[in-house]
Amino acid sequence: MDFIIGATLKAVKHLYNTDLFAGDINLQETRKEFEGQVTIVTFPFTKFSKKSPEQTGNEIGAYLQNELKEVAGFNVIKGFLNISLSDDYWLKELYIEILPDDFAVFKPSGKKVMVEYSSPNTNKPLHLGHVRNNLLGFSVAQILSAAGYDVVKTNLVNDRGIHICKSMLAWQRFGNGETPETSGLKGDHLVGKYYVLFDREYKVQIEALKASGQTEDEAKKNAPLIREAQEMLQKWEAGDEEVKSLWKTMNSWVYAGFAETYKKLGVSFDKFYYESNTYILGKDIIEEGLQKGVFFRKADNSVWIDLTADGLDEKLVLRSDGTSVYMTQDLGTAQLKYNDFHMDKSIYVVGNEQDYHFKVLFLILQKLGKTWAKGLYHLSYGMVDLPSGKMKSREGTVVDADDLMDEMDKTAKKQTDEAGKVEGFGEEEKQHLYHIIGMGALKYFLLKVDPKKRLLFDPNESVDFQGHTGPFIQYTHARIRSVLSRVDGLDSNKATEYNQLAPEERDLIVSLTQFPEIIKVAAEGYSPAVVANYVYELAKIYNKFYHEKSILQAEDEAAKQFRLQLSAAAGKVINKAMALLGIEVPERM
RNA sequence: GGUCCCAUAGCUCAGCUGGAUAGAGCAACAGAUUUCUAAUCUGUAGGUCUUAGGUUCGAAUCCUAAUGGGAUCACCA
Repeated sequence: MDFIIGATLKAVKHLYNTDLFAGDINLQETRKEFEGQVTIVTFPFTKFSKKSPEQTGNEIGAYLQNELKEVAGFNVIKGFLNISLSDDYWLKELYIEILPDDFAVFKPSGKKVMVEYSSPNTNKPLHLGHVRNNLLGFSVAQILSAAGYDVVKTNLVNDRGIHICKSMLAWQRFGNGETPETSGLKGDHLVGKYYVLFDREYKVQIEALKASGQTEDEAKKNAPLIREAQEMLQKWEAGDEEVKSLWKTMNSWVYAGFAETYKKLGVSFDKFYYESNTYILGKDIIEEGLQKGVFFRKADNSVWIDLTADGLDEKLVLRSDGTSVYMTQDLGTAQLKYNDFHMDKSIYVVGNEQDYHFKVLFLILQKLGKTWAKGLYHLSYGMVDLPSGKMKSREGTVVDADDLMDEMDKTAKKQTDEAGKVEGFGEEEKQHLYHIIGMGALKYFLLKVDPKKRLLFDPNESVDFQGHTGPFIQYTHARIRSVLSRVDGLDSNKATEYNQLAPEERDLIVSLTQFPEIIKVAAEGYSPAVVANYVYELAKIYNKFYHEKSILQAEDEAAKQFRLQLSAAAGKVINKAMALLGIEVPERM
């Protein structure tokens, strides 16, 4: 649409002798109820045209129609100049832009970006919150890659700490040597079981101590189980063979479980970082900060940064005993990642409860003079809430990721079988379809919402399969593939004989042309929701076209071939857009 | 208490850097299939864009305040 902006600048110069910049021209899609495809808002021009909005619009419209062969006509309503572009123009868009294989393929930008997501703790299985995180991270990585970035997907696994020791201790105490093999439990679930068990026993001990006269705080500190867990952590840090061995074993169970969940979820990583390796990092950065005078040491030997001038607080960066806190590790890990990849941007996909942490982290790195700090970005997403409120792992109100996915598959199977969609399918193809649809419904449900907004999920109300949903879009794709499968081949020469567009056809081309811009906007805003909402609109427009225009029984061969080309283009864009969301589309359903 | 985020139809959400009569889906109601897949399409109904000020030719959008909801302010991660 740059040519319209350029011509409008010329029009304004010619008619009103005024110089504007491209950014001064407000170009938008014409609303459905008016004639035309692009609209120029001409209110701002009246300042120098010294004429009414209508007159100004008419003058510019006439100029554009005269200058540009693509402009077939225009109409003016108040300060809106609605421009109709010629069928010839839209057909060229279809044949020259949309249909070629390089449509919406961005040239490599030469920039590298890291997307860190998932970042689970290894003491319990993944839940719905992780699912949102994983889907967001994976989708953002796909989108950035489509936008021309070289993307590195990383997962920083929190594989050490007191919470892991809790699971280990409970297993040691109550496990009787139970393994995933002997129990038939998925490894992460098995370890999670002992985490819950620890907490239950711990609570019993707390109550007992309280009954014997201790305060809540005292009891929490003095309970034998927590003391033993802390001892275990110290042993771990000291490199105790037995503890390390148990730690390795139990973590390996968890990793096997996670791998399965990630696979089902359809996400992947290029690089894993483990906190057991990175938690010691960051101390040299503390030293560096002290030397630069960015940090200061208190009398008790703890190290701090004063951020009060930036409207924040004083923040501890190293404990008085010289050990790391979360911030220390993250400072060190940020440096490590940069040393490893020298990326231009680094995206942290982490929930919004850590907004403050990342604000501080980035600010510290800037103060330390790290040039790469300006490329850091916290993709802060909202919590997933249940109707009952927050999910709490200890209270058993979490929605488990594996259970959820199984549930989705089951619902998909039920819906699909009821609709009689799988006649002639082989068993394997059926199972695959159920999974694609179930995951399509779930992923779309979670990704269509703006990442930064909190999300309400009601496990009792199954995710919809109709309307503004993943399966609706998948169905549209299957319809397209079905039509295309009924012809032997496409005759693009014949198609070009068709040159008078119906509104439904034009709308579809208009929508298709927007795809590259959508990728760009989604990449800039790190927002899969942009893509999700776009592809839904596109599918709706296609269904309308499909309903109104017969393809295989078209009025003549040219119309048929043209509509086949158009359908093929729509199918390709739907497929690509859904892939950006990590959603597969079926050939038939 | 300080700081940050959010508030649009009964429900779940769109609404781009300010622009036309604020849009979808679900739920409700009424229709469409001798024709390429009805997980579709068409229509009806549903709104004080939380409230009050302000900026502007023009505000759901920007600013200020209030109200309601959430997060955070650990020598936890």
